[in-house]
Amino acid sequence: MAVTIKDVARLAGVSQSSVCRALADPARVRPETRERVERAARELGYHPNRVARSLITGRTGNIGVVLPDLANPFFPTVVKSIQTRARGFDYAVFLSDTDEDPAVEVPAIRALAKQVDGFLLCSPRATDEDLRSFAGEKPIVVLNRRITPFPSVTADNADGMRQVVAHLHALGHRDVAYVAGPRTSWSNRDRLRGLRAATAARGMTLVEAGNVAPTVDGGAAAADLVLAAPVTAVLAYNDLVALGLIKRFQARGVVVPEQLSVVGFDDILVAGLVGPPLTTVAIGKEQIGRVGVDLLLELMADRDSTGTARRVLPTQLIVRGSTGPAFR
Amino acid sequence: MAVTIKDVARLAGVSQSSVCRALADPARVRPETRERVERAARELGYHPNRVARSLITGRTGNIGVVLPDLANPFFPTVVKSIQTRARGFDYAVFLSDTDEDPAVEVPAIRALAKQVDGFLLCSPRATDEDLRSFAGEKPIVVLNRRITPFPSVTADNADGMRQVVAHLHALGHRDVAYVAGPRTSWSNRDRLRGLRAATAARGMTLVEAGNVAPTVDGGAAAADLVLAAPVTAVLAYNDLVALGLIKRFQARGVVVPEQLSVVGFDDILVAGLVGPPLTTVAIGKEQIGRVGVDLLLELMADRDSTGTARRVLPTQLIVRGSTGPAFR
DNA sequence: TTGAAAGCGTTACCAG
DNA sequence: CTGGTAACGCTTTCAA
Repeated sequence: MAVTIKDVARLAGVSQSSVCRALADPARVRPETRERVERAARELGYHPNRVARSLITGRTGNIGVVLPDLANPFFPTVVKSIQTRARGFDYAVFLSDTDEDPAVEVPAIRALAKQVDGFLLCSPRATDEDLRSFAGEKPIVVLNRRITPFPSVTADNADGMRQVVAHLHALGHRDVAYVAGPRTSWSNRDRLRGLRAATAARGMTLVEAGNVAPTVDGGAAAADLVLAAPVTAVLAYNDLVALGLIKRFQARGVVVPEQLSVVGFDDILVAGLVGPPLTTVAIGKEQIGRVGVDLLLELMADRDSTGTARRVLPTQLIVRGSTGPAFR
Repeated sequence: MAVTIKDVARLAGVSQSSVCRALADPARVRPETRERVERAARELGYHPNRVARSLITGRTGNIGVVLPDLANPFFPTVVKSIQTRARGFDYAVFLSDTDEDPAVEVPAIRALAKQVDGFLLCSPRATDEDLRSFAGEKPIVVLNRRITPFPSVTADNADGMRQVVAHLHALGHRDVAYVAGPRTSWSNRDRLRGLRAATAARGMTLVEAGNVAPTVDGGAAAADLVLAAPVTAVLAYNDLVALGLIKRFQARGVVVPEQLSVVGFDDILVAGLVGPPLTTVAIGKEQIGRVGVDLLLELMADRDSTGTARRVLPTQLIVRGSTGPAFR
């Protein structure tokens, strides 16, 4: 059996209360008592049961992280930074991967609700309505999506798109395509919105290709649609989709970027390693996680802070491979 | 405040006990009672508090997953399969990333110990001694490492190396190098062991290059050492190291694979996307997670099963880019 | 400064 | 089949 506070109390010859105090707030007991308790605890290898503690305090010391797909390299990076930051504040992390299924999200959150002090929802796919049903229940910070009344951490997608469009325009491109990600993705909608504005501002034409899964296969599936359109460059929802496009383009004998420029989004590790290297938009992934944790901690501290912070992190175009039609 | 079993009991006009039974084992109450309880629970939106339950049952419904580095694409894949499998059995997953620091591992496990029913340790970096200190405390299944007295799930590294060496030998290679991963990695030791045996069996020479971090940067750091050695092919501890080698080789003007063949291990997604494509050894990453969960569930069920299962999963050479010196 | 006791929400046990 | 009550391990009053 596990060693409990009672065992420590017995060995130290004091009451449970004193053990509790000695360990939680050493200043509230006599030095001598503290000494005896500490020795007994060490001897027995006592570690307080956080589960039992949470029952009385209402605090669990855990935070729940829900995300759509760990197989997308974007998310592990975010999770890692969350985990690292959380550990620094002695919080443990529950992880739930919903496999891009909006229907799984609500039950997943519900299942964790009683064991966490708050949630970090990464790119949640559920409807606004479903997500709002959790408002007021537990502190929630949303990453990569903006939805009232939750605090959010997002990337400046519009500015990223502006940078991409400026770059492509300078290279001589006038007709571009966008391969959209999941309809349920706020980032997708935000990026498309920014892209539309940016292309319109420069009088460029924009062809939109259907919604695809945010994966390499999703990108490959949309490649032929893009080739059928009169464009010289294609922007993908994210890097994985971009890589899928390139893969299929190469299979069809289209030379990238000479014949067709491809631009991704996210700047996942692989973007810099593939050949041809992928031009993309970098997001501070570690920062998203870190800021998200900080916001959540704040929210969990003052329970009734309005907590409508909307942190928008900068994006940065990373030029690697794209060339313009002028050089063809 | 959250709705408790008492609220349901009051509304349904029955005792706590009946509510508990009606929800846990509907067959043990009168259909009419069951009906009333279920309606009351639904009406109030009651969800049992798993924390409180675990206090009395001793079961938490959680499993802890500890791994060295989520930034290594190998692990997210494993975690995803663990998470998916665990969800199927209604288990939630605690995730702890130790950042390749052996010293963090023991405290990380200790911190989670009270809130989980068992552990899945992925490629643990701690010493055998430290890990054994947990024997008997909680069910533990170790992935990617073999260590008594824990059940384990590993890949057949030796056979993978055998396949690689046979392939390289057939291509005409006789002198190869190995860039070792972390000294603390069992997989690294196991792969090196297999490689030594395989090269010795064919009378090939093997040059071993220092231990590096299992990252792209680690690989890049070892590249020049490899170039200084009289070899025609180099095997890397894993794909990330292989990609780092290639990156640096290209920077030094060495053409891969014509001038130097590079082989990785793990077959992470990016291996098939880079140019030149990476020859590597595939491991059933999803299978590792799945089998690990199954083994752990078994272990958690019969508390005193010896549980010394050692599942070794097959590996498969994936030939993509490597060529032999004969074609130079 | 310390000890006794209540209570967190649930399940398990024992009468009825 | 049902209700009352103890118990899980801890923190937090409340007295002493």
